[in-house]
Amino acid sequence: MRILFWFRKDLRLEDNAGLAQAARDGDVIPFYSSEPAILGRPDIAATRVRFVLDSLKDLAAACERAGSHLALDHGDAVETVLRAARASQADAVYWNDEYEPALRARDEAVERALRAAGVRVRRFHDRLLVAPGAVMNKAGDPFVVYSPFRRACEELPLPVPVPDVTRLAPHDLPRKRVARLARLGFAEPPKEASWEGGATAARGRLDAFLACGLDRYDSERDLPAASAGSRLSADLRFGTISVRTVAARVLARGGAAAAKFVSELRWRDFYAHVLFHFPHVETGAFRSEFDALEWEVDSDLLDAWRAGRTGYPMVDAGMRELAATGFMHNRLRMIVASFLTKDLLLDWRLGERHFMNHLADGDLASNNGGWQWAAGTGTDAQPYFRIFNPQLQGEKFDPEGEYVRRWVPELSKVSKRYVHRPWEATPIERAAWDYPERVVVHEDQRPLALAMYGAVRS
DNA sequence: TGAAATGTTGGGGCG
DNA sequence: ACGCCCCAACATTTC
Repeated sequence: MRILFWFRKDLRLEDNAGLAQAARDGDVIPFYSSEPAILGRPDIAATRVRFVLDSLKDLAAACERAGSHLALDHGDAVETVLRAARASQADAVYWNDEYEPALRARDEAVERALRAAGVRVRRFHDRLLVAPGAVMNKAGDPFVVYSPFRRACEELPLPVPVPDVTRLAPHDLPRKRVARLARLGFAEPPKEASWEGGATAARGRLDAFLACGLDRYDSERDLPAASAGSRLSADLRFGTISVRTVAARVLARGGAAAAKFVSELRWRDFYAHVLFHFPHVETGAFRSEFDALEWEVDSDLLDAWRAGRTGYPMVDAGMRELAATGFMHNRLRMIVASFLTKDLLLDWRLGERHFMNHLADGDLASNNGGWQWAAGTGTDAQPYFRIFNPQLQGEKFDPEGEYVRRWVPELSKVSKRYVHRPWEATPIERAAWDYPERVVVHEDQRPLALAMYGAVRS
C-alpha cells in the first residue's frame, strides 16, 4: 500500500504516531503543504515562520537519509493534499490530528475530498500526552480547573514513544526547495531572534536540558535570569520533538524536578483541551460575564507596553526580550500580561495578538489560555483581584536585577537598591539613565482595575 | 502561579 | 518589678 503522510505540526521522523503506523502499513511518501490562509494571518510572527522553514529543511534532509524526498506544495490544503495523493497514486493519506477549530474544519474538508476521490484516510492522536476528550470529570463534562484535570491525566498510563521511522519510499512528486523567508514576505528577524528550528536542534535542546537544566528546574525555573527552562516550547509547538519522548526521557531521570516538569507539560494539554471543548475562548472570555468588561482604549499606552517603555523595569525587560528573541520567560509572560490588563486596563486580546506576532512558540491554545488566566476571564483563572505588583515581582524573582540589566541596558548602572523602582532614585541619578518615567502608577491603577472588574461581577 | 489591609503577638525600651 | 507603648514579625482577611 502506498501511503501519503501529510506532515503538519509534527515535523520529525522520530516518535511520530501517524508516521510510525504508516511505515508499518506500507510505503510512505512524505508530504508537506504550506497554506496562504495560515501564512496570511495577521498575527503571524517572522520568528515562527523562520522556525518552520528551518524545521522543514531539517525534515527534508532526514527524508533524504531515509531514501526519499520531502514533497512540498503551497496552497489550500483541500487542493494540495488531494493533488499529491493522486499524483503519487497513494491508496491512503495519514496524518496526526490538530485541535484548533480552524484546523479541525480544514481537516474535515480535506478528509471529505479524499474520501470522495476514493482515497482512504487515517488520522492519529500524536500532539498531546492525553487526547482531547480522553479525560472528563465525573459528570461527563470537560475539566475547567487545572488540578483535577492533571490528577485525572495522571490516572492514565503515560503514552509510550513509538519507533522512529528510518525508511521512506522514493516517489515522483516534484522536488521543491524550502522557500526563503523574504519570498514569503517576512523581514528576516535579527540573529539572536532565531532559535534554530528542526528535529536535530530539538534533540540537542532536550539533551542540554537533561544535562544541566533539569536539576535546577525545581528551584530556578521561576528566575528569569537563570535560564533553567527547557527551551522546548517551539519544538513542542511544531512537533520537532515528541511530547512523549520529552516526558519519557525527563521522567527516566526521576526526582521532584522531573515530576514538576511533566506537570508543566500538562498545562499545554489542559489549554488544548479547553480550546477543543470551548472554542468560543478563541474570540471571547471563557466566562462570558467578562465580555462586558469596559477596557480602556489608549494607543500610546499600548505602544509603550509593546516597545518595553513603560517605566517598570521587569515589564520592559520582558517585552524587550520578546522583541529581540521571539521568546519570553514564563514568569515575565505573567507579569507583562497582568500589567497590560490590570495596570494599563487594556483588553487582553491586544496582548494575545502581540504575543502571537512575536513568539516563536506562539500557539493559539496555550497563548489564549495564558492570557485569559492572567486577565482573570478564563478557566481556572486567577481571581480578578489578584494583581501583580511589577516592582515586587522583580524583587522576588530577579533579586539582583540581573535579568533587568540584560534587557534594559539603560539601567545597567543602576544600583540593586533602585533597579526595580528607579522612580525612587534622585532626579540627578535618573537623569543619567535615560529611562522612561512610569506611564502609570501601579498603586493608582490597582483600585481602577478592581472597580472595572467589580462592575461586571455577577 | 498576589498583594494590601488588618489583626495578633511578643519582646524590649522606658517611665 | 510593673505597666504601657511601640513596632517588628507573623497570621488572617480582604480585594
